[in-house]
Amino acid sequence: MSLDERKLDVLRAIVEDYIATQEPVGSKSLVERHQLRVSSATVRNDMAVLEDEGYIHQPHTSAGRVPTDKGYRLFVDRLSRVKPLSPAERRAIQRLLSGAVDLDDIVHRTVRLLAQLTRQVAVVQYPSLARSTVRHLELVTLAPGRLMLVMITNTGRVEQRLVDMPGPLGEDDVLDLRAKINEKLAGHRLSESPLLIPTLVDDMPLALRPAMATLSSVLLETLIERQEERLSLAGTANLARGTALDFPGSFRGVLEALEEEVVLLKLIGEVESPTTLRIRIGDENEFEGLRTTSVVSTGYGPGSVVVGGLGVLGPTRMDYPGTIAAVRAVARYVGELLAQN
Amino acid sequence: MSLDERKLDVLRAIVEDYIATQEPVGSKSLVERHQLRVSSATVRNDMAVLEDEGYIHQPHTSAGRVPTDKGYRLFVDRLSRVKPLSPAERRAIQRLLSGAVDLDDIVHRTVRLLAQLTRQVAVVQYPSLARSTVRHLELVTLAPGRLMLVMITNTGRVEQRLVDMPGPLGEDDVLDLRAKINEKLAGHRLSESPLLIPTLVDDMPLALRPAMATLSSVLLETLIERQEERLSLAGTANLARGTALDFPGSFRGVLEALEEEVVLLKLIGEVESPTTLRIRIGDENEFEGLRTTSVVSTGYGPGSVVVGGLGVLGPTRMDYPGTIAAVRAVARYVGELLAQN
DNA sequence: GACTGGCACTCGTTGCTGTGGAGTGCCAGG
DNA sequence: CCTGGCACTCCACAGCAACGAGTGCCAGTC
Repeated sequence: MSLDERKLDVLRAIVEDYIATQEPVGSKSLVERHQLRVSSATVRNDMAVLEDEGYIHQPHTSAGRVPTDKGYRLFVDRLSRVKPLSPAERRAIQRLLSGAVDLDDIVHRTVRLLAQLTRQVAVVQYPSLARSTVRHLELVTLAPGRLMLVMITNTGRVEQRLVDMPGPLGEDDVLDLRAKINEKLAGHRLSESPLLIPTLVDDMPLALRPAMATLSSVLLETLIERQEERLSLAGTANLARGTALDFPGSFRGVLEALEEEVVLLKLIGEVESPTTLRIRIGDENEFEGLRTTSVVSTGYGPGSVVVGGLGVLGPTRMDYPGTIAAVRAVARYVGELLAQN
Repeated sequence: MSLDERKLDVLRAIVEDYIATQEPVGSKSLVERHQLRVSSATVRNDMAVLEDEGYIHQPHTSAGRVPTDKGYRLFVDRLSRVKPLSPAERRAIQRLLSGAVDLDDIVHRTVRLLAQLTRQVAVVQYPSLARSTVRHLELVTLAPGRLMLVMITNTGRVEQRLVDMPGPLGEDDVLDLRAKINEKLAGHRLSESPLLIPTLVDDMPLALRPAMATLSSVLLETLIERQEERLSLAGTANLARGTALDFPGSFRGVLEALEEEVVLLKLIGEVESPTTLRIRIGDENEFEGLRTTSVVSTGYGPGSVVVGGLGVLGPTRMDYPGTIAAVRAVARYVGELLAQN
């Protein structure tokens, strides 16, 4: 059963009004505020149909209507009008991000910016290790038989690791090892490394094999397999604006979810291309505690590669068009910024 | 005017009961629960005095009494009985922390542990750069004329920085620079470095002076002056337990304060010795948004040196003895852990 | 002088009731 | 298919009474 044009208009109006006022919206005030060219009685009939179809819901008899998750979904997919950012906002984005001095700073600024623009909770994933390429690997002798392995990626991320070697190594040995590792790995994606690393030991002089074996296993274990993905959060305080109304009882659950990095990474991290935007509304969220929230997320990265995700989380009754615009814009600017480095 | 022994007992009982029940406590229930060997009428008289002195407060006539900030202060200073951790808790601390693999992991585990033990918000400052000593400095050539400067501290912290050099450098030049820097700085506290760094350029061969000058200024600027202190947070969800009762209206303010790293650093970071414990109750907090909370913090570090702070934040009506014990114990274990490395 | 039992009083909490109004569903007529 | 009209529902709100926890104070006792 398809809804005719006017019913969609009514749904759109309901969503827009509800988002603006946070109060159930009735047929009378609807016709007043929007130029639906019909009477309230007609609208009432339409609303009855919309309710049958599950797009809106009545908290109780003789109350106005509230959009359901399904209603928001339809709104987002087909009804919402694009709401471009104001020039002032664009300038603010550009100004703020262009001042960043290093990767930490970029992520930090981005997440705060996003929280401020959307007035919601913002999440930004650090450029993922797996998707980055190795720029350089360095070995630093801390003590005889004790090295520090430092890896620098093309996204500016630096990871380091202490390594206890099987025996003491001379200065030249360390240089040899370093040269070899760089030769094989530099320029390659970390996700390809598991295939490359085992070959490191192959044509080493016999004396250095045990050392290289140790390094290989450390590389494999800690830098690759333990793909610790970091992320940054901001704007939690924004949750506490409409509290009681927005998160029926489960406000705490939302905060708990925000502390589980794993959950957030799932929300933000699983994106394929930087142009696709993913929206999860209410029940569509797998995680229990987030059933009363919506998440708008996208990938970002230099050019068309995705190196990480970012997004925004808020009550289901959030301003979707505005949020979508903000997330898109910020992701694009961050991508450009990374491309410049 | 000094309070006699029994009045202090009454105050202690009021604080303990209020912390347990979160409800204003009356004279009747007081004499029932605690073995005060007097009648409720006597207790009432005592309470009237305590109220005059500002230690307790009546929400409204004919309601029970609630401790004031001043009351909590007296309780903490003179009345609270030490409440040692259970052996199970001690074991949990030891087990959890001993599994840590690197500095990030230590901090992460610590903050979660603290949040769990106290059921409050926990904050842990990363070992501060200024208070650490330099273990090693490394220079990595990324491209001709472009270096990465990596600094490793005795607390396991690693900082890195991209440096654009005035001109291209040979392999040997880089080694010379590195040797020189390490010779002068390794083993010294970062806080002493501002005095040492200017001398770096002194007895360098003329050809390398511009390079060393560049490095010096970068070292000074970014590693020393921009003392970016990082910290880690956990247990925010614990705030949402008693919400409405605990933070009259200002729940949001608390969340906002928690996002301001500067504020948190002030709370946690200003500690002198690892043995002193600092408690700020309600109004004693400088920061506006935290006037309804209490903060228990202490320093930690290997041996008797302080390299960072950690602490717990919660409503003023928190379990002080328990929280104090937990904060002390965790700080001590972390200190031992750092000393081992 | 310090403590106690007793008593009158205060005032928030709880539950009940009634009214107003926003909003609905439905029907008959254009 | 739309509209005006009407009866109905039910929440929100205010007023009211009963209740009870808790107080302050006073007179009496050790």
